[in-house]
Amino acid sequence: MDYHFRDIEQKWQKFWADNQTFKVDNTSEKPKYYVLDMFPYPSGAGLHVGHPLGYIASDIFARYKRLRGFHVLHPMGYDSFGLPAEQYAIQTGQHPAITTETNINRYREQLDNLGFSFDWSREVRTSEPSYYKWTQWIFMQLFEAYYDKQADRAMPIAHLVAHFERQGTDGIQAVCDEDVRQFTGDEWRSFSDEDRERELLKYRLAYLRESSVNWCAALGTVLANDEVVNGVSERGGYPVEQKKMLQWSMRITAYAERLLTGLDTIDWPEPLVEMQRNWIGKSIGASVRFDVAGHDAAIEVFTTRVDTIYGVSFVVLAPEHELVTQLTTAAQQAEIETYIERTGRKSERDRMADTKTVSGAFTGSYALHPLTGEQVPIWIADYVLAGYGTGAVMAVPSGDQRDYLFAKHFNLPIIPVTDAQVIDEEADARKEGKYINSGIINGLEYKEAVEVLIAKLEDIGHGKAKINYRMRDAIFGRQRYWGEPVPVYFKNGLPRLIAESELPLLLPEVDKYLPTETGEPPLARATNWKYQGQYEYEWSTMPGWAGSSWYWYRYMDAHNDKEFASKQAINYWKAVDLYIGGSEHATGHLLYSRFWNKFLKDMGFVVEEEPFKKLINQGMIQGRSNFVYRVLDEEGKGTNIFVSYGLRDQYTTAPIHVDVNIVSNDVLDIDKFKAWRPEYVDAAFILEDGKYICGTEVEKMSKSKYNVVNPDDIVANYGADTLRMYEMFLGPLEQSKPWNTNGISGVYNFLRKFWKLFHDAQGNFAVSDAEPTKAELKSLHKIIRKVEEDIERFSFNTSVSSFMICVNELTELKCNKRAILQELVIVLSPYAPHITEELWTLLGNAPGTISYASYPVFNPNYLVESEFEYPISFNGKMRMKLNMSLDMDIDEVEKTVLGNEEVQKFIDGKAVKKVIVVKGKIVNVVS
RNA sequence: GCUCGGAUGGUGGAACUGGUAGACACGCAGGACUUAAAAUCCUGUUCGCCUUAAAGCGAGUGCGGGUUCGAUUCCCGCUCCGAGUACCA
Repeated sequence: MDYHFRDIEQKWQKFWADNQTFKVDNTSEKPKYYVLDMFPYPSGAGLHVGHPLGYIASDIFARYKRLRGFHVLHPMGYDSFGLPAEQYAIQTGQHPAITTETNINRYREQLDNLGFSFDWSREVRTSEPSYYKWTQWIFMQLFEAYYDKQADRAMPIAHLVAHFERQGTDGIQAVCDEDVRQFTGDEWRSFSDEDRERELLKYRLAYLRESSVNWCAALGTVLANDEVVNGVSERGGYPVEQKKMLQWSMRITAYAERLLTGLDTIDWPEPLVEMQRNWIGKSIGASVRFDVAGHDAAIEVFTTRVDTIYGVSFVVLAPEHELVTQLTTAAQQAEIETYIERTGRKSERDRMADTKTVSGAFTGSYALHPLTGEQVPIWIADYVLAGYGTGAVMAVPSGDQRDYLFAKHFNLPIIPVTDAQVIDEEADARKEGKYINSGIINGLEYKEAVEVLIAKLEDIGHGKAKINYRMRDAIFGRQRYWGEPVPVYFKNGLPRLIAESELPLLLPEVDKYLPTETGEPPLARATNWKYQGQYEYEWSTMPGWAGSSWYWYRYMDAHNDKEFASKQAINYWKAVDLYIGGSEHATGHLLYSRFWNKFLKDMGFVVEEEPFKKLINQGMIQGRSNFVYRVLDEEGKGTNIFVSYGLRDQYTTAPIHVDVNIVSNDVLDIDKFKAWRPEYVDAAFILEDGKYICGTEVEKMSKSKYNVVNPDDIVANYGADTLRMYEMFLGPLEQSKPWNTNGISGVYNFLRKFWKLFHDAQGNFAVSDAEPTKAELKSLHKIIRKVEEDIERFSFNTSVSSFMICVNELTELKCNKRAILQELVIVLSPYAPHITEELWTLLGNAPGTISYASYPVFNPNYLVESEFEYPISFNGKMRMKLNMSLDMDIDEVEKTVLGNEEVQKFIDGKAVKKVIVVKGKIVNVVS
């Protein structure tokens, strides 16, 4: 019988589903292993061939781990809240839940086609009330918690309340808003309930705050920074403005340090770790206070170079700084106002593009240098950002290039601070040499100087060492419909949690998925949607990252309606051992998930500080577009003639995207092209070598470029096993690469060759029980070891090559021995699960048992060689080979080599200076 | 600009700690089978030179240097491509 992949694959997929082959319990004698994929958003376009890349890799890994005796959790689900379904709902009026359901069913079909070993009994969907009940529950925990700096962990807010009652704010070290009040215990107890609530909100980890947001009036929503491109919305290109809004936020900054240090404990790709580090943006420096001459005001600055403080020749405030109005003198008022007006009008894009032009305005006031008491002018300039540090800097032109340019432009003094500085052309930020012009630190070096200065500044009450983070608190709300409702209602303008027993707070029905006429979010449209019939609920919904920030725990216990997951399940599975997904989630999902995980751990709900022990990024699969070249007439109008790629230079042409599915190895199928669209029915072609060759280009895979390849089509033509192996064969997992179906026949042929090993010329299943030969055992054990090594380092592509080599060797040896083939079937099964299940059963094993078989034990004895064909190189250039026993020691090898006639020919009478022998590797004769 | 990643035949890629560069596969060329085509099988395939052929010679892993008996691999300097980030004091 030939290799009929269609029958085989359907048969086994059904078998696995019917027998729940991959369903696992939350307990086992075996060691556990948790393999997780980043779950998909089920879009209407369905899966293209790039999506399963990571799933195939993780599935191979999961199947391999099972063979190695691990109890493997390998689940899948859907991140099913999201904008596209909502956008579609706005256009069509169809409820997003319906679209989502349809899309999920399609995804499931496509996934099932590929033979993944997911435990589908644990499927989750973030948009299901049974799931988002727990997302809301976690939100409530965050609302009911604050971050205690002394304990360095989150604590129940009740703990804070008890402290306030006892001794007020005295002795409290908590992460909080800037405008918290100081009070005694007596004062606290005298506060009204509402005052207390108002104050507590400033400490809660989930809190409301006036935030500046990207408001897009046309879309009626707030956009994330990455949804704004060049000052307009990514979707639709509508104008976006900055608007102050009361928004739910998450105090992720409380965890900045732990998020940073945790990076050292996890095995993630270095670029990704680096991205998170940059995002957190820790800088160690000092905050310094400059008093203002003639005003009862002080300017707080943050600097990472307190050692250059004697080089300060001016102070710069952000145009938005709160002191600007107060410090502007009458004489400078017009200039300052003009400047503020001008920078305010500048779009985000202009401000970014225009980093070269120096601009600013003098306020007319002077700051007092905290150490020298000298007066330095106070300027405003848009190179100082209101949102970072204190929105004010001490300018040291000799040590900072931006300050340098500013000083040059406005003719301000540039004071060198070390004897090593070279500042004729530009600022010199090196920390070398000894300090000059620097009062108490003259003659000192960097490290010493910083210590002296910090001590002095603290002593005079003008500054202290300080650590600054670039990361901001995360906004946790969208003015959208298709998301988790926030379990909060408002009473006298203050947010209150609903009762835990009232969860889930269901997403209400609305007549339209648009904002109201007054600009309120869609949820404001819901009729009779009030808490206890009288209080308004929160109208924002949670952002896209809410549901994905904890989903790996739900898989552990997906149907629990008492807890988000049972203690027992969490204690068993603990954390994800291997996580595979795209690097585009580096600073979003992966950072928020680590944050929530740390919080859940602080509160005692989970056990691990880091949720994802090892992480692998799969590369993006790009599209590879094909083009035909339409010939243009003299007037530049398109004709119905198309010229082949190689001849297109002889004509004026316009390239047109052509569906890659009617092109094979860049040769156009002309009949299919004519049938593709009515306008091409009568198309004429100018061919080369009797063929129409298409041009190619690597682009994003998208419908509009006709370069989308659907895995279903590949499966129909070659089978899932071929697709799985081909995706791996394409190259290293982490690397981005264009999809090209051209090479797939190589993998397909490999599987057929593999199949043939088990069958005689007539196609009958035929294996022999004869003793395997040395050569056969060598071939087998080479692959046993190779696959082991490759999988452990996620080098799947090299394994596929090695399988091909192995099958080529066994074919050559005409090997059909059970002792060899049965083991080979196990080794190959993670990669090609269907064909191996079939052959496993044909070999007489119980159906379905291969998934839990034991991976063969590698025996190095089969690979031991007695002889080695030494490459003999002369001055580093390989010229010939010489077969020698591996028992020979270095001297013997050297003697044999020099005694060889052919070797002497290459030496050609020259004096041999040296002979280098590396045993079992190489001989190099130096002359 | 800064940070990170990358560059190897016509193509995808291999070479794991410095030791035979181009495994494996695609494509291409030639051949077998066939009335023919497809499919399949076999042979060749880094480039250049030389040769009827066998063989031989030279160059070669983005570019220029260096270390080494020996460098795709290590070091220094550059070029180009991709990703992230955006005046972060």
